[in-house]
Amino acid sequence: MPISKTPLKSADSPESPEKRDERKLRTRAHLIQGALTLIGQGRGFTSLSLREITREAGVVPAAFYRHFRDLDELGLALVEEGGMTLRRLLREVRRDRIAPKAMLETSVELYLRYVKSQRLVFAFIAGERGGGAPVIRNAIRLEELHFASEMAYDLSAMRTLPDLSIGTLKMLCGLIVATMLNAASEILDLPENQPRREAELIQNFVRQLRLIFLGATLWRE
Amino acid sequence: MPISKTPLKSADSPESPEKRDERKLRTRAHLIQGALTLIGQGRGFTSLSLREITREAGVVPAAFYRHFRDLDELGLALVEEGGMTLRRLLREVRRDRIAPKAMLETSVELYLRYVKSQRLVFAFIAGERGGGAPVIRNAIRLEELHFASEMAYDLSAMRTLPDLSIGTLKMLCGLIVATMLNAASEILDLPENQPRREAELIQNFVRQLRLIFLGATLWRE
DNA sequence: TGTACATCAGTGAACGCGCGTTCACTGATGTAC
DNA sequence: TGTACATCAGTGAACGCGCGTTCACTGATGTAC
Repeated sequence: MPISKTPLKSADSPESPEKRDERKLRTRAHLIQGALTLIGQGRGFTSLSLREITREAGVVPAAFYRHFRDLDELGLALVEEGGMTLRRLLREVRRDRIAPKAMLETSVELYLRYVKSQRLVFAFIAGERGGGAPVIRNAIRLEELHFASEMAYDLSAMRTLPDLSIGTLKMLCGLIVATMLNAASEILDLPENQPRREAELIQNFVRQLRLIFLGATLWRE
Repeated sequence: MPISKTPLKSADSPESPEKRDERKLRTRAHLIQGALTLIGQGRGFTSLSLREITREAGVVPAAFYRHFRDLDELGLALVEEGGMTLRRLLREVRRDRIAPKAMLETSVELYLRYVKSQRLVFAFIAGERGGGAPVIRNAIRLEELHFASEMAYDLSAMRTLPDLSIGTLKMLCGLIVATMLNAASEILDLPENQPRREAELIQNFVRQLRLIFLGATLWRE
C-alpha cells in the first residue's frame, strides 16, 4: 500500500495536464457515477454486474480492480456518498436558522428539493436500506443512526423541545428519519409528471411529521 | 388456459394417492418455499436465480415454467403470501378485542411473535419494499395501503380515536405500518441471540408507537 | 368395471450468452540523479 | 535541465462457469365410452 509521495504543489498553469492521481480519481468517480446512472434506470444495485458498471463508466472490466476489491466495496463508497449528502442537508437546515413556527414546512421543502437534486443517491439508499447485501445494509443503518443523532443534538441545542431528554430526542429523530426516507422512496417511484399524486404524497408526509411533532411536544418522560 | 374439469369429490381413503392437481400445487409450494429459504439465508430476492430456486425445490429448471412465467411472477406470489400473512395478523388482533389501555403493548407483542414465526415472509417484504423490481415494489405498496386502510376502519369502528376522520386515520395507519415494517426489518437483521440489543430495538419501537398515538389523541383536523 | 386414448407435470440434454477474474502488456506519468 | 529507470492506470484476450430458455421425451394420472 504505497503512500503517495507527490508534494502538494499548485498547478503550473490554469490548464495543467491531469496528474496521474487526478486521472485515477476521475475514473473512480466515473465508476461510482456509472453505478448510480444504472440505479436511476430502475435497476437495484444488487442486480448490477461489474461489467455493466465498467461499460457505463467507459473502461475495460479489469480496470475496476484498480479502484475496488469487489462490488460490495463500490457499494460502501455509494453509502459514503449518501452519508455526505445527508450531512450536507443537515448543515444547510442548520445554517438557515428558521423561525420555529415555519420550521417544519421549510425543512420539508428543502428536503424534497434535496431528494430531487440527488435522486440517484436517494434511490440507492432507499433501495438498499431494506434489501441490499448485509454489509451495505449495515453501513446504511449506521449513517442513518449518525444522522438521527446529529439531528437530535441540534434539536437539543435549539431547545425546540426543552422537556425531552437526549435519549428521547434520538428516538424521535429515528422515527423522523425513517419517515423521511420512506417518503423519498415513494415520491421517487412516481412516474414522471404526476403532480397531483405527488402533492398528495407530500401532504401525507407533512401531516405525518406534524402528528409526530404534536406527540413530541406532549411527551412526558 | 384449460379450466380444470375435475369434479370436487372427497378422497376415497384417508391415505388416497395424490391427485395430479395436488401434486402440482405441492411443487408450486416447494418453489415458493425454496425462494423463501434462500431469502432467509440473507440473499435478496432480486439476486436469486431460477436455477437456484428449482435446485432448492428439488425439481429440474425447466419445471419452473409449469408454474410461473418468470421470476417476477414468483415474486408476486410471495407478495400475495405476505399480504395474507398481514391480513391474518389483523384478524387475530381484532378477534382478541383487547382493553384499550393495554392495546398497544399487546398488539406489539402479538406482532413481534408473528414476525418471528413468519420471518422469511417479512424478510422478503422488508427487503423488496424499497429495492425490488418495480412491479413487485408496487404490489407490496398496494398490500401495505390495503392493510393500513383496514386498520383505519378498525380504529374507526372501535372508536379508539373518535375525533379523527377516516382520512386522518389512514394517514396515521400508514405511518404505523411503515414504522412496523421498519422495526421488523431491524429486528430480523440482528445476529441470533442478542437479547439485549433486541430488547432495546423493541423498546424503541414501542416508544415510537406511543409517541405517534399521543400525537393522534391530540390531533385536531 | 375395463380399455383405449388424452393430458400434462416433470425430465434431461442442449444452446448461446454475459459473467467475474487472471494475466501479460503498454505507454504515459513520476522519480532519482 | 536532461536522462534513464520505476511505477502503475488502463488494456485486451482468455478462461471456465452458471445462467435462462427451448425442446422432444416419458410415464403417471385423468377421461370417454
